[in-house]
Amino acid sequence: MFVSTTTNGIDAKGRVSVPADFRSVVTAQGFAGIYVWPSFNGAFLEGGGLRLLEDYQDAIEDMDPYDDARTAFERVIFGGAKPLMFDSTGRVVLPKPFMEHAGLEKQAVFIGLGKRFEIWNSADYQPEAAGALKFARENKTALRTPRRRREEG
Amino acid sequence: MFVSTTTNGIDAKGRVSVPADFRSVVTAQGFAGIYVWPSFNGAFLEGGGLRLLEDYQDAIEDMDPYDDARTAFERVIFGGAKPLMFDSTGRVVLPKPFMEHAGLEKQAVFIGLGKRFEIWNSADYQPEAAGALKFARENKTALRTPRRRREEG
DNA sequence: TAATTTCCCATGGTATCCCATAGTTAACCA
DNA sequence: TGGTTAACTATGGGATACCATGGGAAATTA
Repeated sequence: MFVSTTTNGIDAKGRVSVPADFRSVVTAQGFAGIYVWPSFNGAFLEGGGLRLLEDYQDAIEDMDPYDDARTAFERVIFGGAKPLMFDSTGRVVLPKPFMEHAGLEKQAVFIGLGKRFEIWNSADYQPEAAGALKFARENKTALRTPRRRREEG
Repeated sequence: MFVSTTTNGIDAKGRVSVPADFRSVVTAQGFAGIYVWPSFNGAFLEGGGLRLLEDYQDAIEDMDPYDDARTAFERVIFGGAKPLMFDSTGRVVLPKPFMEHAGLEKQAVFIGLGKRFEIWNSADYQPEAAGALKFARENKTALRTPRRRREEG
């Protein structure tokens, strides 16, 4: 599970350290790297491990073969994603087009969101985070945890 | 289940012993540590074990994929939380930003709340506890025990 | 050959691990 | 039943390993 928010530096070669917690999540899934793609939802990147891509594949296969949405998701996620391998110290190099899409320069903010994560430009993420906080405060009741559904205690 | 209130010291490195009964609750869930995040309801921290996070994940996944509410909760809960692993004696180190959010310095009060717990600055918690007591006294009828609904013991 | 890209080594800071101690509770036994 | 032991909890501090980062050399690619 991807949890917590970390800000790491991007060096002149476009390299950035993937937070160690994130690394251990994805390497446990059998691929020593991350899959990243430009979000179709805004100026940031989305990413995850091998398992996330497999989940998306399953979800897409449940859709109708010629459904427009299916084609769109296929193009954006599978067509747009790149596997970025870790170097020996746990860094990846961000492709230039990705950096441009997300307005990345010196710093990258990694936000863990459970099954996936996002990579933002720090300045852009500030208002986004503030907005989310405000929304959560004003709508706490919208989130209800289920009445214990899991097996053991 | 997290029950009772315990006050433990915070040392110079930001380490604090998690109450032993809390520890046994979460380690039984398969992760030898706790997830903690700054509450969006006030100057204190909230936390729980792996299962609490999974519950939140389930709740969030019931929402629409790109619903704004969903994104907001994902950001606040998963983005804001941090997994804090126990050391060999059952302590965790509290990140500085968390300590600042909750005004923590020398002591931390752990308050068990069933599936969740809170961590407060001792001074701040006094009036809070008194207020809760008063409120409970004045609203006794609000508490009704359900008609046994759970599967396990 | 020029410009990238990939690999490798170096470093400072921090967090984690490990050992040690005191106090408390629980267990035990005569 | 009283006293002793044993186990565990909470705490302190030093050593070590790991993380994030920088830069150079080798390998690619255009």
